[in-house]
Amino acid sequence: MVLRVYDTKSRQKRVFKALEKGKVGMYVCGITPYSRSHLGHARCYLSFDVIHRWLEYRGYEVNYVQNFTDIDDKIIAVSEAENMDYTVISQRNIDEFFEVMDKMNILRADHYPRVTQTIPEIIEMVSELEKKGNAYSSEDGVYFDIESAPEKYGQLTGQTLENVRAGAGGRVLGTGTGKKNHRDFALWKLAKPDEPYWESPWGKGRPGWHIECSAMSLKHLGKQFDIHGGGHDLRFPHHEAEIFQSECCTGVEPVVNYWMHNGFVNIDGEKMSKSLGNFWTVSDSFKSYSPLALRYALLSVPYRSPIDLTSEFLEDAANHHEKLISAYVDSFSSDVKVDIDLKEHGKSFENSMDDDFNSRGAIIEIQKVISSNCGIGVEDWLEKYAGCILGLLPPKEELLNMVKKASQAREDIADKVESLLSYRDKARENKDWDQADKIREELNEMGVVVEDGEDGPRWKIV
RNA sequence: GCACGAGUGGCAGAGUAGCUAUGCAAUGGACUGCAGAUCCAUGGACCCGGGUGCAAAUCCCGGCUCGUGCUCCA
Repeated sequence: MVLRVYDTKSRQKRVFKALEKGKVGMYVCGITPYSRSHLGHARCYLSFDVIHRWLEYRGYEVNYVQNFTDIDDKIIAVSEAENMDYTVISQRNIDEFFEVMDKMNILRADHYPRVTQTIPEIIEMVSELEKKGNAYSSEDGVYFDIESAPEKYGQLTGQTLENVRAGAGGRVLGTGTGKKNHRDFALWKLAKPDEPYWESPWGKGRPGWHIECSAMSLKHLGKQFDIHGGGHDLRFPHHEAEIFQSECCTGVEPVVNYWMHNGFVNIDGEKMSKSLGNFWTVSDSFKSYSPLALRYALLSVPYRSPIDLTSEFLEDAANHHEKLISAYVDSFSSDVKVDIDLKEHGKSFENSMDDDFNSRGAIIEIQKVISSNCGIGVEDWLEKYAGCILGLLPPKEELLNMVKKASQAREDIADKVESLLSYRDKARENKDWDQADKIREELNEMGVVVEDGEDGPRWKIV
């Protein structure tokens, strides 16, 4: 089966074909580090992490670029509110971003360019656009002139020039006073007093919101590249703006071969938002769920569909993840022949992933494999599919350590447990069920679970 | 209002006309004193209304609902 990828622009799954054989250039819009990372960020970078891993599994050499928009209005607002330099704010949130994403086993991209380190390239790009007649400067900045390339409008969202109403909802008023047309967007914003700034041909200022991604993708991936990703909300205006900027600047089109957008995160059926009070940062979520259980939950739904996180859904995922781990541990010491066809399940897993990276279908195959007898071959199978590709397994050494600690803990209380169990056995022989259950309850309180089997009771520590 | 997407069993999710999708959960049974684990089995769906067809979740028309975007947003 061949890899098929859903492309937002053509609105269909297309067979994936790299521009350069065996190589993939992938750019994913990164965060604006003005606050801590939330579950929406986690889903986005997790989705592209799995896409990244799958492309590599399929033999592509992936050049993965993810930016930080480390200067922007909101960062400035936070820095003013906290009376700290904006660089402190953005660095703090970038550090936090890496911390939580690392915990979720999200592999690092190859490059993490920052706006503040790409200013010369941005200025160059804006100048070029101005030179080509796609941009004009006005009293408060430089703007992209939509009228200079109207045919490019609406490529990702189907919006027409007429339909984008001026000041929708009355919220645009008061910004961008120098625009000729309300659809134009800022390439360079002149600094107000006390705002951070860089020198430019148009005066002291900073880049507009969209231009940084065009400049950084051009710098790292060239005039044309394979995949551009981001959250669903970025299609318009952000990604459409990028198409204008990049294609008008370089004259090469299309700038991007496959536009990929991940779906949103809802909480209990509602959009996650600060105003609804159901806003979860990633680190908040870690208080209730382990990073890998959260990863399991988020991968349980294909990346394009919206995901509704309810406590039932998350609990399920946490249980499944726990089962996965214990099946993996069980497989370490197994010497019996496995009772399922691992090859078949591997094939189904791969078919799912080839179908627009359907991690849901892939997880179903994992569930099938872990409900087998976990015989010979399962360990390798899980390491490959659940571990390397979906990133759901902790390192083996860590688990072995845990097993070792657990067996140590078991030894420490073994005598006591065994003697209690022998009392229980006697009680059971006498059919004194009350007494037997009482002892079992006592063991439970010690954290020991007793399970009666054909060859007597077995116990384990939970 | 306009644009884009979506509506399948408790949840997730395949499926572009005929054949049990599947996974988890649920229910029943077996095994257990009970519980757990395990095994076996089972039920249950295609937003609504029309139309075309021998046959429609699947095609056509109309409607409804939801999400997202049009404004900073992953």
